[in-house]
Amino acid sequence: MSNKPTIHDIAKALNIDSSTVSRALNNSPRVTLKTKTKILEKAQELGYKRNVLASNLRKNVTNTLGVIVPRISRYFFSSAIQGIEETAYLAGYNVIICQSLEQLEREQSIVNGLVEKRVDGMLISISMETLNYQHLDIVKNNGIPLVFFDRHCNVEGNSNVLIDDFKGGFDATEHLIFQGNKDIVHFSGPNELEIYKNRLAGYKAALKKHNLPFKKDNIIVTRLMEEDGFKSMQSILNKNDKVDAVFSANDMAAIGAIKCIKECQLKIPEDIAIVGFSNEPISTVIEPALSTIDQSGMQIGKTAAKLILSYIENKQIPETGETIVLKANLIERNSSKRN
Amino acid sequence: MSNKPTIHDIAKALNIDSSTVSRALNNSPRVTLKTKTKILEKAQELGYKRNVLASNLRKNVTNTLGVIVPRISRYFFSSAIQGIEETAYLAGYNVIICQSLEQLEREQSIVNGLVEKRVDGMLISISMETLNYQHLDIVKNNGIPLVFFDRHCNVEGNSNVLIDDFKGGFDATEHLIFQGNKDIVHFSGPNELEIYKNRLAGYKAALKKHNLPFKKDNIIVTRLMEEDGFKSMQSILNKNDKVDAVFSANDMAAIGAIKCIKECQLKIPEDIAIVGFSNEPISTVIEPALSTIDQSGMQIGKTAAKLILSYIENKQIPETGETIVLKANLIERNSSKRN
DNA sequence: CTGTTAGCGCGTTCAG
DNA sequence: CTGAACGCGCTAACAG
Repeated sequence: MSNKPTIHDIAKALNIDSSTVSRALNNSPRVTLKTKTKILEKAQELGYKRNVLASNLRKNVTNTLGVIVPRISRYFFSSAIQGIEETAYLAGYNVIICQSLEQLEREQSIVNGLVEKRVDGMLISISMETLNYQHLDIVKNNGIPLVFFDRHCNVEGNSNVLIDDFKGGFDATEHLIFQGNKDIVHFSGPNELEIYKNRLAGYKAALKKHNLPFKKDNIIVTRLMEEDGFKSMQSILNKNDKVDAVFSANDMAAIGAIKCIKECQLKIPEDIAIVGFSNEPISTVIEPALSTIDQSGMQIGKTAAKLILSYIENKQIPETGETIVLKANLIERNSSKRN
Repeated sequence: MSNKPTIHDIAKALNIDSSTVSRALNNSPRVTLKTKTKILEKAQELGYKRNVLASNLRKNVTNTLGVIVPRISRYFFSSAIQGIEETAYLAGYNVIICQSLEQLEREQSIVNGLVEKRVDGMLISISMETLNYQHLDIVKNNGIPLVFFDRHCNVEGNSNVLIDDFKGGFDATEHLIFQGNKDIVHFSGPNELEIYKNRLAGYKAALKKHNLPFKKDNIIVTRLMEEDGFKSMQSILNKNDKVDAVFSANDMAAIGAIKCIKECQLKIPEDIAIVGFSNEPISTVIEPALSTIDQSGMQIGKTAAKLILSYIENKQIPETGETIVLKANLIERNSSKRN
């Protein structure tokens, strides 16, 4: 069983040429139904398996999508990957998953590897360390379509699938304001990432709209870790500076903040109100008083996959790039008004 | 830029043979350092990228691992995938992720696809519908090493990486008994899956050890969905039949149960004690009073990947198969004794 | 140390 | 409708 049969074996067994076999196997209309069935039977009999490697080499395709995310196990990304995989599967594509672990160097080597593997398309959510996009030039230079998702790229000529971060930040902040909060701290993320810039901008805009002062000290930059949220919340509570509420732009910091609050035996939202960007299992399990800005990873994944598949099918990437913005919805976990 | 340069192009430009170029590019010791650097420079200049497809076809390898899980976004699996990816990356392997969505039919077609893609090894966590393993024969018949992880296979000759479910079930139940609970309900999972059988067996053994009666009605089979846990808990609370505690063999049902309890304004563990199999972000965020049997997906993933890589390197799969059992640890979230 | 030759297995000409 | 021949790009074997 170790010597795998090839189209030549089945051709020889039938006294025909391998090219006919090839045609039959590809269901070409230029082969008699009779010989076609004969060939298929023989193939079955010999346990023939098409060598996709050879086929791909010849056709110069791989039916494979490369996906790069910072970290697979973060729920947002795993659900995005789920969406990508499901969409890709339906189109007959496989998905190679790689994680940058937020490291630029690793991201670079992964990109090179995927280009070498000749993936048909690439989906990327860049690392926190990624400040420019030079290492991605190689992708386009090799004619491989590229779509950024979630952590997007504001350089002209690229395609993005993202959620409306500005509106999300705005809605979150306004929600807190409507609840009667005035002094609202914002847990931000790395400034280099567009998404955090935009959420911050939304926060500012909401304050402005409601004539609340913007205090620079109310912005706390986190590195997307639980402990950041925990420590930040700790120092807020220690100061007791009349902070009413927190809007966290990332779920990890929000979780840390909740934990800190619980450890202090405080109750949410009676003592402090929080709104955080988050995703399902976290937001469903997390202290229900936390309202969340839900960013559906599944939907982003599916949309991004569809986009890149369309580029692949059409064999062309739009020069200008295109950006698809999905809506993030505020999910109010506890409607009891405060104050 | 669309016509990609090959080793022949760079050979021609340098008036040498392509095989020398190939050797240089593979850093063979049988090429002068001088010509080697000359070649590398030229390669850089032309923007040469090795065609891995061709290379793989020739070498008959893909440096790719196929991974099949029921659902990527479930935290246990995404963390297992993370472990697999990290280990694979270090060894120079890529990982193709596929999800069965708990459907046997889909699992079958995925398996065939991965065999056709000539993955070098395959890791699988079977679907709930998978009652026998015939569709996996093709994997071995094609000489592809196969490792089951988490949802394992008790058929002789296969390799498994799993956690000690019996001990986990035993520990969870005993923990509840030590807390003073006598009437303990068990949320089980599909009986077809070995892991749930074993957890159930552990539950029974703990009862027996402590001379508590086993009541058949205390076993509730769930389908790994939140709503199962929710509804089951609901009926338990309605009956008010003096149930003291719940041991959930799956995290989804545990989450559902917690939600139900919260909705009823009950407090954990004052009103009811729960121990559930679970994983990190869920267990850290979930009501902290829930003790959990922690099954490290990362560790299972890493172990499984190492195992299959060793099979690939050694080019042989042990006839008898081997099973690696990892420990699941009870994490006590709240040590306040009840009763 | 380098060149020559011969495929890996398949798909696509171009004849007939 | 089918056969013959070639090539995708690379590597392995054998010469020299």
